[in-house]
Amino acid sequence: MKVLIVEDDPLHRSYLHEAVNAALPECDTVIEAENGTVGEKLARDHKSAHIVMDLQMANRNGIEAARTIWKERPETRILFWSNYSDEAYVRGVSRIVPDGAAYGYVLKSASDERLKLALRSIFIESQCVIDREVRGLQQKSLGQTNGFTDSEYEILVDIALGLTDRAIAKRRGLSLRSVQNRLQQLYDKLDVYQSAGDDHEDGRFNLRARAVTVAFLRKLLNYSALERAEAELQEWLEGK
Amino acid sequence: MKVLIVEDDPLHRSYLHEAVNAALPECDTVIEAENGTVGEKLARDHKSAHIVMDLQMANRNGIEAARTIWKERPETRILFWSNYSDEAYVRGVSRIVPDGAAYGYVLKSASDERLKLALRSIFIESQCVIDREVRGLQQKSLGQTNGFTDSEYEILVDIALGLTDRAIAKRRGLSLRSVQNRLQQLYDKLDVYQSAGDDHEDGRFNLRARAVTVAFLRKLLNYSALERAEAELQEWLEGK
DNA sequence: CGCCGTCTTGCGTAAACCCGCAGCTTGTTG
DNA sequence: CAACAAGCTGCGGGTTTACGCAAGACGGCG
Repeated sequence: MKVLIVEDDPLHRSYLHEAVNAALPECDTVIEAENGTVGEKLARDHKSAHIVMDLQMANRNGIEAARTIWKERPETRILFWSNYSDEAYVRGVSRIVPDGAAYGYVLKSASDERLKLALRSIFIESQCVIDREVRGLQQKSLGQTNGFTDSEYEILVDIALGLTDRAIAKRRGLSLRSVQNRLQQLYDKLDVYQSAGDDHEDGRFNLRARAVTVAFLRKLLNYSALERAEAELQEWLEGK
Repeated sequence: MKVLIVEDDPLHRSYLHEAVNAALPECDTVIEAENGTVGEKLARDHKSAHIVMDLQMANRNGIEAARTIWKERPETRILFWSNYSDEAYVRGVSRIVPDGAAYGYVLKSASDERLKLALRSIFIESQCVIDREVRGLQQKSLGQTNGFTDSEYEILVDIALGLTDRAIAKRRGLSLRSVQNRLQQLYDKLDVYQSAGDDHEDGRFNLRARAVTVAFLRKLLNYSALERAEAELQEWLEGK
């Protein structure tokens, strides 16, 4: 059995290496990659079926890498090992998991035990293991309770990118008014009005910009999500 | 000699601990804190004069912590050890350094040697040591060449927070028009027009929102900067 | 001192944004 | 099938943005 580790921090990488050795005696080879690009390449070359992947990496982040890896070989098992449980990451990951694939999401703050257990569960037992903290977000974000629907999230990303209403309408195939409806809905859920109107006529917020900031502060968005969205946008702009 | 380490990742913390031991034989005690709040407390209790500090920490980030520490004891020597060289961080740090204080900024990706050298230079020789990569940003951001002036940066933060033009005017003591002037200036420097007008009538950007995103993608802004700015804003809102 | 560049401010306008109102299309449920 | 909730759309209008134009204000500098 072979395991591929994709992680850009050398300290964490060697820690993972040790953890894999300890948790998986049946593993005879461990390969390491220090960023997403190298990770993809090694995964391809070695036909890796077992991968531990960091999410936030400078060169090419874990979500991107995982997507292409899964595209080529959907039965690959991937354990995401991340510092953060931002909703943006969770959403990003669950968006790309192939049907029925075994994967995991464990926080770096988890104990040794948790990590080792997760390694065995995913790689040996083909089970999905998702940290409690992450799980909470996932339910909220996918179930509709209190969380955001896909269309709301979509529009959030669009205004975050700085598109005009009209541009969004064109991109998503909607009328201007529908876009604005969704915006209102978004503003509502993000509680942008709250502090806006409270001290009467004076210090009002620009709803559109405020919504983006609030989303950021709530970790609904983060740098990597923006980066991905921007790339998609550019792609769309190419295709007229 | 005593050294205080403030760093939330246990792996990095123990790595630092070792590095300090190796580089500073004259150091007899090493104290550790796992977040900014604890760091401030320990610094106060131990009257620490030598601190190694991570920037990005969950509870209270390094810039906040350093600010209060320096406020109480400006001659404290602090080495910032960070994963990132975002302009937002660099700007944040150089904004709070007391006059003539010895401090350093070293990236986590630097070699063992670099780190140890920096430790000695700052703690023993009272010199400032700033990594090459970081230095570049610093010059750009403080010198005016190509970079952003303080007033531009200020307004960038204000729109990022989601304030209206009017609110900004009030906050900064300017007229509406002046605020808008600065905005134009900002849009200009951020190159927001570029992709905006290229295929003219079709896919235009919302300049205000776009500017914020571009700033984010260029690391002019980041989460921690936003967080700080938001706190300041709330404070200002209190004081009417 | 007069000239010039930078910064500020007011006026005015076209465009974009926010949103209430109301008519339509769907899918769901009793 | 009627009833109802949910989403899309057009219309209309009040507010905010973006920005050209032009008139001061302030600070060097020859």
